[in-house]
Amino acid sequence: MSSPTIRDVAREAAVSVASVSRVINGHSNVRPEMRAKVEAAALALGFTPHAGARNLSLSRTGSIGVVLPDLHGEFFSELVRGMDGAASTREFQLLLSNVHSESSPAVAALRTMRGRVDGLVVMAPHIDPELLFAQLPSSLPVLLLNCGTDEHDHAELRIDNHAGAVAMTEHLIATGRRRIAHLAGPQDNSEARERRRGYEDVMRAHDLEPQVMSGDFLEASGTRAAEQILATEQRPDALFAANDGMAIGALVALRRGGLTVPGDIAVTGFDDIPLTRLVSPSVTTMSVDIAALGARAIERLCAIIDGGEDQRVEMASPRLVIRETCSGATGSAPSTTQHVRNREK
Amino acid sequence: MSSPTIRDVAREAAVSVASVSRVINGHSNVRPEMRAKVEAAALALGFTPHAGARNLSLSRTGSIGVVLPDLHGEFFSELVRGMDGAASTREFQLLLSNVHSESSPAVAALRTMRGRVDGLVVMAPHIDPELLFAQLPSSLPVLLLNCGTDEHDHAELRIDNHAGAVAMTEHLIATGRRRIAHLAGPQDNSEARERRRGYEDVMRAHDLEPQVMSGDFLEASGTRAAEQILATEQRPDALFAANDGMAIGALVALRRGGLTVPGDIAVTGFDDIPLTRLVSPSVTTMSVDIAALGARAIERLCAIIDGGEDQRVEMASPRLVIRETCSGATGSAPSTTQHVRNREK
DNA sequence: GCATTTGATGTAACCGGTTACATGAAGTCA
DNA sequence: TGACTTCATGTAACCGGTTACATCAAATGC
Repeated sequence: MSSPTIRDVAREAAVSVASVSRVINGHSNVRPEMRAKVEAAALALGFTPHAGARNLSLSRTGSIGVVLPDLHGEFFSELVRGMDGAASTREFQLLLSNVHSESSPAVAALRTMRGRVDGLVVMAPHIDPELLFAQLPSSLPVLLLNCGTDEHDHAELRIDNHAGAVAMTEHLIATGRRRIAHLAGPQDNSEARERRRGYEDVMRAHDLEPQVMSGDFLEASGTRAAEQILATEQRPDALFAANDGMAIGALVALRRGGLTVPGDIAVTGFDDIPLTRLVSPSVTTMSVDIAALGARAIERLCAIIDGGEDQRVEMASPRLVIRETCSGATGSAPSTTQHVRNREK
Repeated sequence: MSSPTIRDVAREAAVSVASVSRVINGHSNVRPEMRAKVEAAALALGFTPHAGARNLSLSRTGSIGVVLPDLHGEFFSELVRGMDGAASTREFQLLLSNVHSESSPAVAALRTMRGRVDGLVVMAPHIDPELLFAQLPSSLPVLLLNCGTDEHDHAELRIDNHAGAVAMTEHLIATGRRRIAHLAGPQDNSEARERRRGYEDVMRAHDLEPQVMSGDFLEASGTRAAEQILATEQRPDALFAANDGMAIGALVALRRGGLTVPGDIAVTGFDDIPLTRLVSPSVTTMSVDIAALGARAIERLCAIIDGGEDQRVEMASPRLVIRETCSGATGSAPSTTQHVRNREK
């Protein structure tokens, strides 16, 4: 029925549990005949060490908790892929934990992580950091991924959203756009706020008037923004959406409404999701190497777990990827995207 | 330094550890003043129960191991999303474990799962089932997701790949296609083999000659297949790719090569990843509700963990979703996709 | 040949919880 | 008032490993 324990193996081999443990863990100070006896017994009983028990006595679990908001699609899979790669190199496994809402029970669930993981990567741009830290067992190493805190004493890895938005806005201005609108993300999302701030800073620096439209990071809000734009007489000549999903939603709707992109209006996004290169025209965006970001998060967390003190905030700079939705100078390489255009209705 | 234990709390509150345990776990047989005393002490010390220790004594971990091959993109994220939803409803967490290769160390890593998880969902279409079972601790509940075993005594959940491929091939024939090529997945992948077998069975039944091209499930191999097709004089009039990624790769490359889809050639896929409806023309495919599949896997595994014996093989039938890449009769509902067409070069 | 070192093996405590059972105080009933 | 029940609380064993330390036999030094 239940699995044999180390004591069963010891009895079978007529030796002590300590010897069994030594053989199982490959210690050197065991005589060959002892090793053979124990291995035979273990094989005969089909013994597999109980990881939980081992964790308890070693006080090391070999797993890392990954706390993520509700993520979808490629962003999620790339992030996890990067993390998993870095973790398995270091013989760690990932324990996934979605924090759907800001509700207390969800955040309280973080407390159950003590003794279950050796460290935590927390990505929670939608959760109040104070609330978060209050719940975290203080002795647990934590690496924050992209949270919007500025005052904190935790290690942090952040996408430089402000710098990215600055680069994008500067690019649009450099290529002759002036009436640049920004389709912002949710207001309670710190990343969205940073992107908006970058945009506004550049606009003001150039004495241009910021024009912010509100969105929620979903494609549908891009569509709504486009409809709004189509209804305006003094149209913007560029729309910088706070993420690619909204940019694509807007792109499709603007063209359906009869505008040409980038002729009448440039459309740009943020994140560089794979879809940006598959739609037509392909979307200019800020690229973040998501897998590398995830890997780096694990890497730093492991360093902290191993005792290296590391309280720095590290920034990952996104890179401008120029594609077809803005009329700027062509990027280094010609686009490999299919060319299609709106069907006249 | 290290976190306080239940004994520290007991000492602080001047009560026994049993009482602390009862209060922490909300047992009813404690007097209010006891409860208050213990809660005050726990709060004062910042006590968080050690999950590992609790798991050991309860012999229940509250986590489920998810063993996956190298998955990419939407398939992975949808699957995990479905699993996570079902798991968190039942208060389980997911422990991710990628099995990259068939190498023994990778499979041996499964043994470390004993005592770390309460059950395992194993998706390993590329691994010899014999090898797999030999490594699995026998007392651990396991649910196989889409493995190619036919003889087994484990619970299993499988996509009916053969039936799906049959339906797709029949559909292409019914809409007038005759020179139907199949772009197969990796040969060591049992799902890929089933799909190919379904295709071949139908072709033979209709006295048509099967034409199988080899691929590896990645978008790039779709591109390669398209180049091959473009170079042939007697071109196929339909390409049925074994998954959507390859179908999209082929679609883009075929059109770049000057063919019209579905005019010159129909292109169909398998899986119904979200991207299929976003590209233009949208891709006809076999739809598997991936998130629902993941959720169902967890659901069944939990039933097994809870003691319900369940050794059945359950099949999930994919559904034909007709979109724009094949000229068949329009599907039941009109497509909601943007309408675009190839730009004449 | 006897004292001392060396090294394999065994005993038992420990990791941090849970809980069966023992204990003893308070409440019930005759 | 004494016997019996009820119920909160404490003691200690247990989950299944690891490992410090004790033990003892063999090898070494003189």
